Amino acid sequence: MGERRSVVFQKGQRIFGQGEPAEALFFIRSGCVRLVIEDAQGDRHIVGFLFAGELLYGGLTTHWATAEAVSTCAIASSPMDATFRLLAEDQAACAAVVCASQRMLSELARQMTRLVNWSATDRVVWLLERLAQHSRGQAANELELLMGRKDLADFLGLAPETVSRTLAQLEASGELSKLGPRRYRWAPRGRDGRPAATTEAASEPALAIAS
Amino acid sequence: MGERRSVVFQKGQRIFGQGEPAEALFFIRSGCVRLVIEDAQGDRHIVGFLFAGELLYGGLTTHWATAEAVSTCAIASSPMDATFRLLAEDQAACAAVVCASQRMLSELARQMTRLVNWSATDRVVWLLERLAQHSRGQAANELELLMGRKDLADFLGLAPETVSRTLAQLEASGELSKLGPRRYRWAPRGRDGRPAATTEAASEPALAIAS
DNA sequence: CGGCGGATTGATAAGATTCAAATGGCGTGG
DNA sequence: CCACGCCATTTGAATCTTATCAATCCGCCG
Repeated sequence: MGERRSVVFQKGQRIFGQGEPAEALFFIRSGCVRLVIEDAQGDRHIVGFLFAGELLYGGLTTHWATAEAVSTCAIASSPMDATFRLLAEDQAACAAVVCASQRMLSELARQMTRLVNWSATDRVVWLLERLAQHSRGQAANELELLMGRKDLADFLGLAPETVSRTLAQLEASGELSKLGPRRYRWAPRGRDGRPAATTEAASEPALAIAS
Repeated sequence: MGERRSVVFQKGQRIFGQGEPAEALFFIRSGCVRLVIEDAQGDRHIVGFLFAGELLYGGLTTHWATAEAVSTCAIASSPMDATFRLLAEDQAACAAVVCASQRMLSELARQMTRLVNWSATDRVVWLLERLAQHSRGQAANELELLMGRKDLADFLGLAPETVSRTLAQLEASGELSKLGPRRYRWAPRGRDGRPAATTEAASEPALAIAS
């Protein structure tokens, strides 16, 4: 998909908004983006965080979520009609997209299971595990916490205070240690059961159709 | 999609299992089916309930969930390779499937928001509202609670006792009244905010591609 | 009619939220 | 370069919700 120009978004800026018509697909060159759903009652929920190398969108006709830059990021876009042309021409690509959608669905379902059934500690550990995976390739077991406590809380379905407390607790136990302003070292202590098993097949990006 | 023979499943029977290869798409002629995810730690979560007229599957290559009959139901199936053939031939159908997948994704994301952020009462009311919609056409505001408390609980992310207590509370307030063995009357009392707004555009079946 | 499993009810306790205050980091302006 | 002020984060204490455990009730089926 020929993404041409790349646009830079500053921290906090909106890339697209829930309810707006979807006019393009986006590709994250660098930085971190959050996908936000806001319901009529005003409470915010973050569906996921997306990183460099991942495809970004929230629907093909109308955006069902808002995308905002968590950190400064460079984002390329590819107009939607080109995408539809591609899908119409290339059956293999079309099938690939369908399968990819199913994979996303499956992952989201699993994510829901965790957020609904797990304790605050387990949820936080699960998220750290996930974030640590993204930093693999740089330094093992190191992660960059680009997002604020409120973002973490809205993703995990917890109060910001609870996230803060849980992180403090993990630092106290030595599983987590602060390295720099936003950098941490994550040493997955013998946490059998809950996390660890989480890691299974989650290695692929949320949507890797961008071939 | 030519669904031919229709098979009957008894209450509790498994239609397909998580992790198994997906060999067919299913179409529910009558009854109610639950989509279940079970994770490594053994806790069960119900992703959704599906009813007559809806398409049933959990992935196109491998099932990411288990499907079980909540009540006795008749189910037709259409082999997966036929589906792929159709997708390869008919671009419009393919695009429709892609859009439908996105819609499911969007709905699941919303569902997650509610289950994660809302109180027990709000979750139960939301579910009742949803179930009541399915019974529309028969008698207004009447609903059939085919599933047991444990199923409701596993869908809502609550303990069965909590579901029971919440229902009792709704009966006490007059919003819910028992008509028969599994039949209830649901009178959506002036519940502004939380539910009601929920109903918006959720009228279409989870996957209405079956044309 | 007896028994079995799901559902209800009650009492208790764990967990998370809430409100409020203190702390800290960061950017701004002097 | 330092001081100030703002905002995010942390910490503390009280409260509320929901889970848990245990006992009883009810409906259903043999």
